[in-house]
Amino acid sequence: MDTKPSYYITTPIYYVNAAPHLGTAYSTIIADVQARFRRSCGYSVKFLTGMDEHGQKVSEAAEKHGMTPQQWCDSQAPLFEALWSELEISNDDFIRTTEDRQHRAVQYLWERMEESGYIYKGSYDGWYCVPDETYFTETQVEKADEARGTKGEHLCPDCDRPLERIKEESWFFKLSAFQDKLLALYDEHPDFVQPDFRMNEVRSFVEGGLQDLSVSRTTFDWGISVPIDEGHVTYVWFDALTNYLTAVGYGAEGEEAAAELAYRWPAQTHIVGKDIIRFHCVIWPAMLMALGEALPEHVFAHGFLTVRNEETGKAEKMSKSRGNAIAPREVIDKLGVEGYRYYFMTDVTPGTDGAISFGRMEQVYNADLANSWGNLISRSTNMCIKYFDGLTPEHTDAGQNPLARIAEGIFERYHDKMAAFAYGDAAKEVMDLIHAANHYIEDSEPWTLAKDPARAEELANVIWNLLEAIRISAHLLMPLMPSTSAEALRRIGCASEAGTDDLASACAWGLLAAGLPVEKGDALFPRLA
RNA sequence: GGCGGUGUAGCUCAGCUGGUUAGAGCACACGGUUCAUACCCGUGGCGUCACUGGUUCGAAUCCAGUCACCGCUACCA
Repeated sequence: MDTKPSYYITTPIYYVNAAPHLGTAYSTIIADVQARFRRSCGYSVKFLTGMDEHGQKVSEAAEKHGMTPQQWCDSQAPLFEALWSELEISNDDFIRTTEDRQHRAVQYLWERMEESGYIYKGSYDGWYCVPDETYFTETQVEKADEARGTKGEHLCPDCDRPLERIKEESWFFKLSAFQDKLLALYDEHPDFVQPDFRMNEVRSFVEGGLQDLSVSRTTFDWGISVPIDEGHVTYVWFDALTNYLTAVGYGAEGEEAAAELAYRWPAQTHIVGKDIIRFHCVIWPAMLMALGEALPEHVFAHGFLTVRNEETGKAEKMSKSRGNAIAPREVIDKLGVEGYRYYFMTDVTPGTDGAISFGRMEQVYNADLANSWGNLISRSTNMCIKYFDGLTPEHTDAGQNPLARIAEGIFERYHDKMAAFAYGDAAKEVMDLIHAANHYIEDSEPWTLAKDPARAEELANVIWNLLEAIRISAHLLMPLMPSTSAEALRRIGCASEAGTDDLASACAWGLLAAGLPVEKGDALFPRLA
């Protein structure tokens, strides 16, 4: 097995019925940047994403399209995989809950749960929303009807559709037994939930008391059958959340699977949206406690993307009905994939809702990528070609220059911010170096030095320092913008450095060799009009 | 209703335990420069630091209240 430390990171599994949108892409890119960053820091990374494909709504959608549920899922999954591939998502695995490995793992989990004594058979009596697959209590329904002015009609509090009165036999998970243990977990691991302000919400929810959880259904059959009770199908909790274990060998036979599970579990980070915090910070750890499995180290919850109305200046929720929804395609068309990644990862404050707009995207792209980073590469490579026949010059100033001083310790500063998911702050460290390099050109006036043969050595130092600053910047920007960063390295003759697993060393000032071929190439980030 | 949070330049935000003329980036205006993707560099304006009152020699920074917005949660008559 790998001798490197493991870093296991996951995204939520996305629901097959909803097309991939800006929000799912946002979650996935956050995870991808962290995965790439960790690989470059010497971790053996397992980066998992996938699809949630069970449930009644899926079978209904399938029927509507004249397909079997499996055919429907098979037709949708490629949409996600294609977008992830286009967005340069470097996932190591793509799990689908309809796969055999998931069936095995979930059934294995049921058996372990039965042994644990934390499940029991009971019955659920209440109002049921078929499309939402959700039960509501009598008071919830009455309340909602009253508020809506539909008294006596019994409509779903969430979706307003008619409810059915159902008494159903169901298996329950004794979530209520874990209140104290969960609170202890939060006390001992205050960074279990990130950002920290989300911890308060989770804690207060748990302090308010926990209800046992219905974990099986008999009202539909598109799901994983419950091995200890034929006729029951696994409901979402025991199915979807389990995927994180499945993908690292849980429930699989053989030594290899056991070794992988031991190596990979527990996960370091689950990336989730703020809407599913509770599932990951309450239900999931409780399930793992019941099973006697280790708990994930961190759950990082991001906010939702909202749209800045450029007329009113107000942030609005994205919705199809409002007509303000932005599709990933539109952003790719405008900024390109790398601009897309850079914008969302650096301009949206992590954890909170972030208002986006095309106007803002254009500003960030032009300021940071076209004018600063792209133009620095352009002018530096151009001068190297002009003054040194396109070969990296020798340098003799041994780090006695402003760029070397800023580069001092840059990796450490950047590392801490990246590890904390503060990608914008990390990028700012790099932008500081880039801005300094642009300043440095003004201050040292290479075009003047070039006119005086006696100052050739000085000129060589200037150009070398610029190329070295570019080399280091490219390394640090790699997790955010993998392909343009690799291209930047290639243009300064350092193509072989891309994909390092020792970023700290690669970012040390002074490594750029002399005599490497330098190329100018087309604008890496063409300015947007 | 309860708990928590936020409110600082046009925009995104820094300003820890109170102390010189309130900061950064972007945007904007003007000037300079040319190696460069009409880019870069320099300069500048702009803010009643949500409102009111209080503590203090001194508050954006502490206290009380008010207003607005947000999150979680609960739900009576």
